[in-house]
Amino acid sequence: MSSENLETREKIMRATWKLLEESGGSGVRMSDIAKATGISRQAVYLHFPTRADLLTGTARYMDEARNIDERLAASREATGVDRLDFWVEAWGNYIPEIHGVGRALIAMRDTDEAAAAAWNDRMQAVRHGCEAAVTALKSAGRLMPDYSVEQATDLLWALLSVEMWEKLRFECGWSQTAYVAAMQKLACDSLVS
Amino acid sequence: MSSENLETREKIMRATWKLLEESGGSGVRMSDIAKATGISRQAVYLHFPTRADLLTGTARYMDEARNIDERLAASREATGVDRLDFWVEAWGNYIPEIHGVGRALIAMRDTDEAAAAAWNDRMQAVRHGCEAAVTALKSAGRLMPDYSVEQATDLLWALLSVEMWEKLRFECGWSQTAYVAAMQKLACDSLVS
DNA sequence: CCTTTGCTTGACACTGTGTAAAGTTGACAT
DNA sequence: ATGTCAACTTTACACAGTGTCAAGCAAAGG
Repeated sequence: MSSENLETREKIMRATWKLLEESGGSGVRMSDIAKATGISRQAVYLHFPTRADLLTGTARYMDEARNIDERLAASREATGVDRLDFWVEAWGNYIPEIHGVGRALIAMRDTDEAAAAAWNDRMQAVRHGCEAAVTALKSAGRLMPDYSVEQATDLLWALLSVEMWEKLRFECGWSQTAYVAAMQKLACDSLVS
Repeated sequence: MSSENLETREKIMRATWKLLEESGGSGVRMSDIAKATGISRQAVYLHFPTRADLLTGTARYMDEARNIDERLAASREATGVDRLDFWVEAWGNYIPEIHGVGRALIAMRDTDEAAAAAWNDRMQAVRHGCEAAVTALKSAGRLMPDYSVEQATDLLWALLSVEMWEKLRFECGWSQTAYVAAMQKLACDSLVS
């Protein structure tokens, strides 16, 4: 089996990913991860000094594995309103995949400085995507005149947050398709003139 | 001093409120609350068996102290688009006051069933406010035709969530005034036809 | 054969919540 | 005066989860 050849570090991140995905991001302890990896709890600490390190490492690993850059390429080629639409769709459909790790990092934010920094860093990247879409809108002269690029970016970024996705998907019971469609419409109605 | 006469239970809730407000809702331990109240940690447990009990008790206490019903009266009297505007303003300006306790409850949700239930219950009340505003919109024939009352309610409720407020106020650095104005516009642009 | 690397085992410190039990203090009743 | 009750204090401990430490083991490679 090819998984036999994987380095332990990678096995740990895979196990973390899987467990967080299954659990929705909560209730996963270091010992659970160790057990799922098939090694001792201490061996996990040998590779990742802290829980925050493991989570951020896993998040990075997921980005590589999922080839996030490639998937966002489509949105970068479009212009104007199309670009906004593509961006909302691309990011919106990426959220479910990172949700487990995201939730775990969000939960740690309150108590762990490193976790907060790691999550903020990743969200900053999302913000750049939002900004690019808003700028494209502005260039096309279609940005709602009441907003500056910055304000519109803030708003779009907040609308596309993981927390908002969680609310609509789980608390309101929306399907992923409905979520994406609603966000596209919402972004359009509120940001495009 | 009148505060001398306050029952201990009430003193505890006041202290909790104050500490959570100062801290933004995180890092407040039972022992901190006890110290701030001027009693032993165990005495706190004599009045509130668990942390979740204390937080929900405090939330209830705040609602009474702040006379929430009265403040929402204005929005209930209005109709159509006005009602939506009033509602967004009334709730939006209430968020900062409950934010500390809200944050603490949100943080406990992952691990504590009781905390989750308490917070969900309160948010259900907010949802009803949203639903009433949307229904008023519908009655006036101004509800965006693409949405059912339920969908529009979900959307408005998510837009007005504490998490969204936190993002815009703290992570984006918006003022409270800017937040309320933006939410009014956003609700209007996206829900009113 | 000996060393290094990666892992195991087991013990322990620390934080915060919650429990348990015995002791103190003041008010009020008889 | 004495007794009793309620509210609170003090001290101690159980428990979960993270993170640390040290000793040992096993296999690969010089």
